[in-house]
Amino acid sequence: MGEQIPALDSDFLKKGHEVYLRHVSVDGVIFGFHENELKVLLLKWKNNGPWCLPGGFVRREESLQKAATRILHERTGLHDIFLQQFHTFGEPDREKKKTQINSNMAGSWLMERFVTVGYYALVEYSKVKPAPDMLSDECRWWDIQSVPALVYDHNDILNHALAALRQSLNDHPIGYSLLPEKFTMPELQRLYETILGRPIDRRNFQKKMLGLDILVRLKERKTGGAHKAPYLYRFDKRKYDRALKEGWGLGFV
Amino acid sequence: MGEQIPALDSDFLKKGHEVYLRHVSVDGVIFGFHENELKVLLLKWKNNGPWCLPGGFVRREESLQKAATRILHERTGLHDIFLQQFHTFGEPDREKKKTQINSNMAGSWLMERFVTVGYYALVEYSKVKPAPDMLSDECRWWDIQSVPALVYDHNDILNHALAALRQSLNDHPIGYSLLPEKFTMPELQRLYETILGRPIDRRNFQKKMLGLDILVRLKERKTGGAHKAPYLYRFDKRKYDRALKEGWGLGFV
DNA sequence: CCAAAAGTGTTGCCTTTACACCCATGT
DNA sequence: ACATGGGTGTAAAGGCAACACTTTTGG
Repeated sequence: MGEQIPALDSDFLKKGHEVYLRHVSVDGVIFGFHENELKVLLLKWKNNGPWCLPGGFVRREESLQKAATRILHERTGLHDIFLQQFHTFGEPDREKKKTQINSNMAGSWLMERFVTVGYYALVEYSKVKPAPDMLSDECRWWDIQSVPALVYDHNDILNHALAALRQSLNDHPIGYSLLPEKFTMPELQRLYETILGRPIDRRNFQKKMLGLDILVRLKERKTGGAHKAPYLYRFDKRKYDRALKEGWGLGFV
Repeated sequence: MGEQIPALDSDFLKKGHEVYLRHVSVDGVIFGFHENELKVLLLKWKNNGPWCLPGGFVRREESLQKAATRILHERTGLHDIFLQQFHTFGEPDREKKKTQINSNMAGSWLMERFVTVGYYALVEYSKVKPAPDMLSDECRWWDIQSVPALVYDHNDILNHALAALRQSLNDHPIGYSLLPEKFTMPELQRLYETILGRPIDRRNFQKKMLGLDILVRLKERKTGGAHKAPYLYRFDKRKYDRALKEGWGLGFV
């Protein structure tokens, strides 16, 4: 399935800079939504190292966007990921505690300073197959509320991504990327409430969402749950794309 | 006054990468406001080359923000510039028409691919002393409406900056950086109209601005002009800073 | 039959928009 | 005096927030 993940071998350490740009990296904040909680995908470095954001380097003939897409594909197995660049982090001491995993790394391009371009991604939780990279031996979802201390400035990057996500709630109907094809109105509402971190009135929310005229109510209802069965909805791709161009004023925030 | 501008000499071409990060540059879109027109500061490359945005490189121990500040200081003479990072441009072919100014450049780090971090700045037009850099022999303001074709993707960068500026009109009262200390309400309105590219109702604008409670009306009036003399205003720094923290809802756009 | 969740509609407030009148100044 | 631009207030409209009642379902 596409790319081969390079191994952290001597060749990569000594000649990586012939393949990748020096001093430039890409980090991704991958958001998912599951069981009414906003999740983020993290990696754990080998040898019981710290947790970190998935990231990687930019090939010499590759765009930043392509690099981010490639890296996130490698971690999630997904194509067609909704990606948004949000900030570039370039403090000279952002990696001050940079550690050598092995002796080969001394003097390597990898030990030099990196400026990292942050992208956030919105993915459908259930479709992701988390996969560690060459530097890590674990890859899994974390609840946004209980993210551990991350390496370098990665907590900072995560917080910036979250702020950018909140900001973009006004311009983009986030649900399209984060929810499964069919979903209920309460599920969509939980998503918004989770991202915004505050409750929203049930009835006003429904009115506003339906008012956008991008949702289709299906005949079916969600079965199995207790209490009254909610309707299922899906996005109307035609109307959704049209509205994307014209912008929409969903004045949350 | 501070930095010495390096000359485009053999030493810079051959050893610049020991001082600066490879593949990373910073470009600035410097906005000013004069005679009811939004202006942008551009440089013209030597030997009758194309116009471009002011930019430069990042020292190995310098943050992106510091680099942008340094570069913009060199072009404008200003300290304490309001700077905002807005996007990072990393298409591999963004500099496809890269030209060698002289034969020393062959194989130089300068001829390699650069990812550039875009910052926009808001400055007070009258305080700027435009100064060319080592690659250019002219530096002057251009009306935003009549910007010429720029080198590489610099028109693209400028357009992104303008979009980011419009966006931030809602969160930040731009006037503080772009206008002189004392200004009239019509002047402030022209600024908003120019950035938004559309007219605003005179009375509603005044109501909204005064409603923010960050302006102080002075006893003086603007003299010299024809017709009724408008009041002069200045920002109330105390209230301005307080409002900055809390955010304000000036629902333009 | 009761608790808990979902579906729907109405009201009032507040923000935004539209618009009219008077005042000051240079020609 | 008149044309042009500046200062102020008011009324209508539209969007948003607050809120109550009914329906469905499992226990």
